[in-house]
Amino acid sequence: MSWTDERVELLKKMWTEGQSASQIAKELGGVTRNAVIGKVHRLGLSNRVEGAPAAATAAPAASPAPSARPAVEPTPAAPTAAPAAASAPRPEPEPEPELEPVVRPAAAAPRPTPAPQPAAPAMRKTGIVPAGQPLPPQPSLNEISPETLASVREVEKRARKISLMELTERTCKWPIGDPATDHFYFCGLPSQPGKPYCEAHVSVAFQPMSARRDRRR
DNA sequence: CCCTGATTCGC
DNA sequence: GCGAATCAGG
Repeated sequence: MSWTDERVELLKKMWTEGQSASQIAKELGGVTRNAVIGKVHRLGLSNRVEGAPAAATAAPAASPAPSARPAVEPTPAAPTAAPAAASAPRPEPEPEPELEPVVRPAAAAPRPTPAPQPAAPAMRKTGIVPAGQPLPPQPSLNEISPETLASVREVEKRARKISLMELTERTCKWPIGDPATDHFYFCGLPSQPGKPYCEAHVSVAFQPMSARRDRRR
C-alpha cells in the first residue's frame, strides 16, 4: 500500500477528528499504526488541536529536534471537556474512591436488581431483543444528574460509533441510538478495566447511592 | 497487559 | 519518504 492522495486525505480527516493512529490504520488497511504515526509526523500535522485529551508527555528530557520544533505552544488552557461536576473545588475528574458499586440498571428497575448490566448488554447475552417494548436499552435520563448527563452527551459525540461486531473486551458496550434504525451503534471508546463501559458511561451505569435523588417527573 | 503517540534509523 | 522497532507514558 502507498500513500495515495485519497488515503492521505482520509488520514488527515480521521486524525483531525481525533481518531487514534491504530483506528486510522485499521480503517485504511494495509498499514500499521506506526506507519500512520510516521506519516502524520511527516505531514507535519502532529499536535492535534481541539479537545485533545492526548498530552502524551512528549519529549520528557531529550528532544534533540534541531529545527523541527515550530515552538508551538501546547495551548495554555485545555478544557478537556471536564465540566467540573457539582461545584467541585478541585478539577479532579478521578472517580470518587467512595463510589459505591451500586448498580443502577437505569432502564426500569423497580427494586435493586443485582444484574450488573443495564439492558443492551443483556440483549447481547441472548442475542434477542425483548419483543415487548421497542426501546428498552436507554436509561431513564431523569435519574441522572444533569452534570453527568451533559458529560455523557459530550462523550457520545466522540464515540467511536462501532458496530456490534467490533465490540471487544475493552471497548465500551454502551448502546447509542435506536436499534431499529441505522443510527444505532455502540460507544466503542476504551472501556474501564474490568468494566463493560468507558469512564463516562460507567458513571451513569454505576452511581454512588448519595448521587441518587428523585427527580420530579 | 491493554493502549497512546514520539522518535530513531536502516532501507 | 517509509515504517518497524523502540521508547515513554497512561
